[in-house]
Amino acid sequence: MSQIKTKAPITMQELADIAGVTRGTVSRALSDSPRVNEKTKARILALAKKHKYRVNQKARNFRLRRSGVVSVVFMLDIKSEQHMSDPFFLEMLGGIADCLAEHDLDLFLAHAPIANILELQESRIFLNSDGVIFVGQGEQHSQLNAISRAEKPIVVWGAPMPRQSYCRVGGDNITGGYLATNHLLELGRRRIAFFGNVNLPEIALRYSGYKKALKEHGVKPDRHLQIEVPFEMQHARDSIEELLASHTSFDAAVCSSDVMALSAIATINEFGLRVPDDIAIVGYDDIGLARYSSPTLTTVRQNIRWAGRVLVESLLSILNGQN
Amino acid sequence: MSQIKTKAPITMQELADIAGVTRGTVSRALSDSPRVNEKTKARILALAKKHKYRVNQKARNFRLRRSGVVSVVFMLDIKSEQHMSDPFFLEMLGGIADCLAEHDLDLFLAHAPIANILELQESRIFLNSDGVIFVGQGEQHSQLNAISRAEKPIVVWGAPMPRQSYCRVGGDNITGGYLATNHLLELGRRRIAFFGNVNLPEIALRYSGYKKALKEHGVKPDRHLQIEVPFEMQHARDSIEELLASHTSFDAAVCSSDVMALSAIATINEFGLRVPDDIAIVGYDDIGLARYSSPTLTTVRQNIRWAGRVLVESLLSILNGQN
DNA sequence: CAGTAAATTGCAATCGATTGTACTTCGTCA
DNA sequence: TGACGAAGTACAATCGATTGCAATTTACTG
Repeated sequence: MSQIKTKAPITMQELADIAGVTRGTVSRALSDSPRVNEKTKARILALAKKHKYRVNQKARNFRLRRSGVVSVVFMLDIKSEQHMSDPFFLEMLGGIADCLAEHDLDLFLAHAPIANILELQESRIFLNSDGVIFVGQGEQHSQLNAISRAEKPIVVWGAPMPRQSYCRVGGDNITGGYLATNHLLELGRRRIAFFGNVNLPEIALRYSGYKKALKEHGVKPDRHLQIEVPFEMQHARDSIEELLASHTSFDAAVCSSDVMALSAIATINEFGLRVPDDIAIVGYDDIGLARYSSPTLTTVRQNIRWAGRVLVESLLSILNGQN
Repeated sequence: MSQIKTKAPITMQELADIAGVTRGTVSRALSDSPRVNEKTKARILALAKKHKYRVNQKARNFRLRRSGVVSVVFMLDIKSEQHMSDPFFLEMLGGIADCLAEHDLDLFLAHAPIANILELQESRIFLNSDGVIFVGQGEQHSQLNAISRAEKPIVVWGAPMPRQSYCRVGGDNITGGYLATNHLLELGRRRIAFFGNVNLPEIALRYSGYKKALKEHGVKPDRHLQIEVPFEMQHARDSIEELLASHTSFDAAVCSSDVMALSAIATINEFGLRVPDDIAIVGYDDIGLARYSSPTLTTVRQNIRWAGRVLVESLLSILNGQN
């Protein structure tokens, strides 16, 4: 068997030997310290490139007493059948992962649904990482507050909440809900449903934007048109099918996600009604998938990948601030 | 602000001091070495529990010159619009992640589509991990062979191939395709379509199982009934819609995945035909979602989570063998 | 009871980096 | 010319564990 040689990566000591200096000097040269002569610095950098030297991050992190890992927790709402396969989460994850990689950080993903996030503090999610990103608040705002008082930095994607002591990043959900509803109102719709669980902070804000738009057009919000449609495709279809079968009359719907909107469109079509002729639908997030659907889904744009990057940058600024 | 104290985790040296022994003895006691007296061993274990000692895996891995990380690469077929959001991949990932966690290993996920896996050897996917799990072979069988000759252990989920030098784990795709087709034949169907890209090794095997079943029933396989339907839901629907519009006559279809099957059912319904009355559908994988659909999807069961565990265990046995 | 083997435990090197401190050159100025 | 400060390097401790080898204690054997 032609065993390809284990190209054992070159170590800093070896590079130092080649350059005829000590580890310390190489280390300083690579981190561009002013304490090392410009000429030797250039020489070392050239040798490093030539020998394809790459610093051993594991050893580095060990010395610096950090893990080089950032944990990500998706606050999936179990009641709403929210699942990680939702493109919203995957795009967010993609943005986070890209940005972390650029900073030479690793990503640790919580992959079990979390009933009470306080328990995380004893788990690898917290113990093994330098910081934690929560995507969504679920219904655990107060727990997030508690956790943020501990030593480990966290950032949260979600809605602003009263007495919030954690670092938050999020879109403008009120305006989002308002815009979506307004769009439908301008199409002449008046019986506009709202699909989503308003116990979730972000959804609640969109709902208030929805009500605001309705009121501005002199339409009284109808409680029966606020339906707790789950996020997951199949469950969403079931829920909407039930709604249609109940003969509740409505001519439009604001959805809490694009997957939900696509489910609505499919279900309505199957039911023999036309979209948007009979019922107009607006989604939320603008996932890539939305652009492929026919006809193209109308949706409220959130740049999710970019949001992921912002989350990472926010966390890093906290981490560096603590240094 | 009530700053909760940074409960700096106790170190092995500190535990040793408490126990009145040295680090070495503690280390041996915790790894159940026969070289330490049973009584002291018990005492140390008790103290460890009492003080909630947890070994610093980062330091441990550093000393043992390994990373404690296993990389996972999903070989998404771009032409087939295969995407990580497919429940097949997510369930597989779940199984892998669970099993790795039980072994105190971290998971590193390749999240960009990989055109040529040989390039991975220069990336963190390889450099930063103790081993790599490939889910699927794509069309890169020979590259996998090449990679397997290098030093880093890999295992691959997929089909057996000629001159295969890498460790492979996989289901029995020939039998799977055979069973699915046979089921449809026994329902009396004769014009049975096959949906999927037969350039993918696993799909090719199922296709041969499909042909075998047909021949046994005296049905001649029709090339026009082998359709390269993409994996992704929306693209699959487009593809199947096109097929239906072309008035190609068929009364059943064997699908390459459950998502594909669910897409087929939805599209057929929208087209005004009935499932299974007009066209019967069989899926593949038995993802959780399949059980929720109505009527329940007929599918070929692959225990995906379990498969993920097998992949991990296989990789670990290679890793341990190399020691 | 001396002597040796076995059972335990301590000692110290090691993994690959970072960084504070000490030391060696210089150049400069009085 | 001798002293002094700055610049540039070398030295060595350190992060938290593992493990071969040395040292000590205990147990047996003749």
